[in-house]
Amino acid sequence: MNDAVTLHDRESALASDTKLELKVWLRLLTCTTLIEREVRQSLRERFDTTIARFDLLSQLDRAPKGLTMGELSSRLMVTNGNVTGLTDALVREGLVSRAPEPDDRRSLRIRLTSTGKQFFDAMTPVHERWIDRLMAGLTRAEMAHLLELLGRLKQSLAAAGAQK
Amino acid sequence: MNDAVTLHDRESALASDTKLELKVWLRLLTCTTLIEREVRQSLRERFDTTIARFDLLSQLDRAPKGLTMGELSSRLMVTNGNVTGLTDALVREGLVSRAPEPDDRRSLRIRLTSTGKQFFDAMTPVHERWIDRLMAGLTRAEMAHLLELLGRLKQSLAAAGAQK
DNA sequence: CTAAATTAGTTTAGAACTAAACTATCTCGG
DNA sequence: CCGAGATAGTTTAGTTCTAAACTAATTTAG
Repeated sequence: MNDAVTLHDRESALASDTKLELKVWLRLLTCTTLIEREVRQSLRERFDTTIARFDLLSQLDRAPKGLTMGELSSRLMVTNGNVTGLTDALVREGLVSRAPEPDDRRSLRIRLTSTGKQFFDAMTPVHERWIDRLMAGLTRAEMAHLLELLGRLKQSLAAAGAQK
Repeated sequence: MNDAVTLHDRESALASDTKLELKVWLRLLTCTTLIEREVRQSLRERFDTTIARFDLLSQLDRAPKGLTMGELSSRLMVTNGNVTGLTDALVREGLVSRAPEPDDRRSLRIRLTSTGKQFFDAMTPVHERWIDRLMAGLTRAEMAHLLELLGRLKQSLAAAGAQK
């Protein structure tokens, strides 16, 4: 038993002369997928919730005054329609409230309920430990460097996206 | 016009004392989401197809002898059921073929059809240029370093996932 | 040789997400 | 003040994806 595990992912069978750009993209996607897979499974098993719901709660937790649907949508980087659905579910579950904005009747202000806050506070430290464990193989210096290079990539993506 | 664009994403309003691990994860996710958004839109506009279909074709393109459903599933890092649905669609579109495996009657071998190969060959160079453009803000050295650090992260993720 | 366990793939129900069309409200130029 | 356009959010139709239950074929242990 304990065979050498042959890992298969998007990089498998990649031609050795593949462009650096494409290799970076595929590896980035692999890392994201692996982390999401772990976090999804853990959130489901231990808190019976999903990444999307957790992320939405986490944005609200950082915004004491709440956020509008549009602010949520841009921070979560998903469409308005998606936020509508997620919010519907969280309101049903009693974790967030959706109140009309007095100044602008088109707007809605979403806030954590106290139940929602409690639930999120219970998840946060556990979630943090999962992430720590996943990255335990990197030194602080490597993480800092990775963060910086991802920052450069993010800048590049913003620039490429912006110029048309 | 041309206001300073205030970028909003998952990192917005993050407490400054947030753990390095979490920052890395959120930034990684932001970068992946931004790239996927661009590629999704481009694939739809110019080739009327999706990332999932493109990725499946791309795995087949690297496997001259075709792949079984299970091999596709592990390389794409998605569930078997997902591959069943994607393959159904691509077979319908005439881009791939699904033939029974003589040696093992449980298995199916999926291959690019010549139409599929042609279609993929038409997309590849264009797709590559999109990725190049998105990463144009990084030097070769930065990309190489990023690739290496992502490799370290991938190792860490595999290690954390393996020791259950 | 055969029953049990494993493996390959499909099906089902449902969450997450998009794009586009839509409603309602607000803003602004004339 | 009013109509055109912009903005906030919802709805709809459809794709992607998961998890779990399922079918069928293969392997393995006794």
